[in-house]
Amino acid sequence: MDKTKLLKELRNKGYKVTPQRQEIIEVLSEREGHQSAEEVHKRICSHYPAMGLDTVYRNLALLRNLNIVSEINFGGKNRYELNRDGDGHSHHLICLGCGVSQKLDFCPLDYFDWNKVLKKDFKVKNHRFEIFGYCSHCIQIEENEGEGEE
Amino acid sequence: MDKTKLLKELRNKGYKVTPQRQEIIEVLSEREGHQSAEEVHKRICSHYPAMGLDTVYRNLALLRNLNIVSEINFGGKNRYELNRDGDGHSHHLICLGCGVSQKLDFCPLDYFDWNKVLKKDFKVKNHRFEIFGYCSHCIQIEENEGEGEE
DNA sequence: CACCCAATTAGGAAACATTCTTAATTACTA
DNA sequence: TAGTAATTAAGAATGTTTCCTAATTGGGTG
Repeated sequence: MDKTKLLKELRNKGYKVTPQRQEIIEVLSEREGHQSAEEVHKRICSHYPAMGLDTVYRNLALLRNLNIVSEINFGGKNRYELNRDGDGHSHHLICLGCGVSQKLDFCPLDYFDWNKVLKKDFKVKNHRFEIFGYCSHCIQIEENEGEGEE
Repeated sequence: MDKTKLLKELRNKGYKVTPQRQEIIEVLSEREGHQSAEEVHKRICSHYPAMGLDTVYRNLALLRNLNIVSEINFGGKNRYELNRDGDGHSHHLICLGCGVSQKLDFCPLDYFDWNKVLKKDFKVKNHRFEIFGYCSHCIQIEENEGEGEE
């Protein structure tokens, strides 16, 4: 979905098309993977210093609710990505080193035996599936660090 | 795995068996589902008011690193659960209303085509799979709230 | 049993991401 | 072009988690 279309969709739904929103959508569409609110804010500020961090959060939440971006949480913060395909639903392979993510062509729910769940009268709202690890660039760094945890 | 065994394991690995650690393990073993650090702290404080919240966090992190408890994140906070089975690896069906979780007898990785991933030279460290929704008790509450988000 | 010392603790301060509050500004409609 | 509700910036506030420091304590050793 391209930027112009998204802005039109916003206007149709009664939301104002502000320069801030345009900037956020622009920055999201420039990159493939996930970006944190802080990253989005920083990148916009480099040429639009008046941008407020709160505005970034507020609009990312709006776009998430409109199913225009998807949000995932790792490393203690939320990250956002434009839904480029239709259903706004995807899973990722994520590098713990550099944070780069790669879309997976796989959804566990396609293989899940729903009879076991539906029997329990559970109303499914959403799900999460992510694989974490280290990409080829970050493997060496990780090996040097070793098991430096508690 | 029972409590006495866990305490013995801690001692064998060179960690001290403090009353605080015993309390934390006790509280975790009393309930099936996930508990937040704050919940654990509150429950301990009810009969052991000197317990520090920081101590709860510190020890939950220790137990997580020792693979004795597993940590999942939802609703903006981490929650912890004792690993009662062997490998310390499980997935859950989680109610967004009451937070009660139910273990799933399913792991997506068993159905995942690893050739696609390994080809990319990616070192897998861990993964996440959870299904969120509303349990039979919370469905009605959720329906009354409607789509009150934006 | 008494001693010792590294591990552990409580408490408060700090860090961190995120949300709220408020008054001012602005996009869109008529 | 004016009116108005939505949106904004800025900083304050919130909530979770971690860090710091001095005091305490578990458990091995003599």
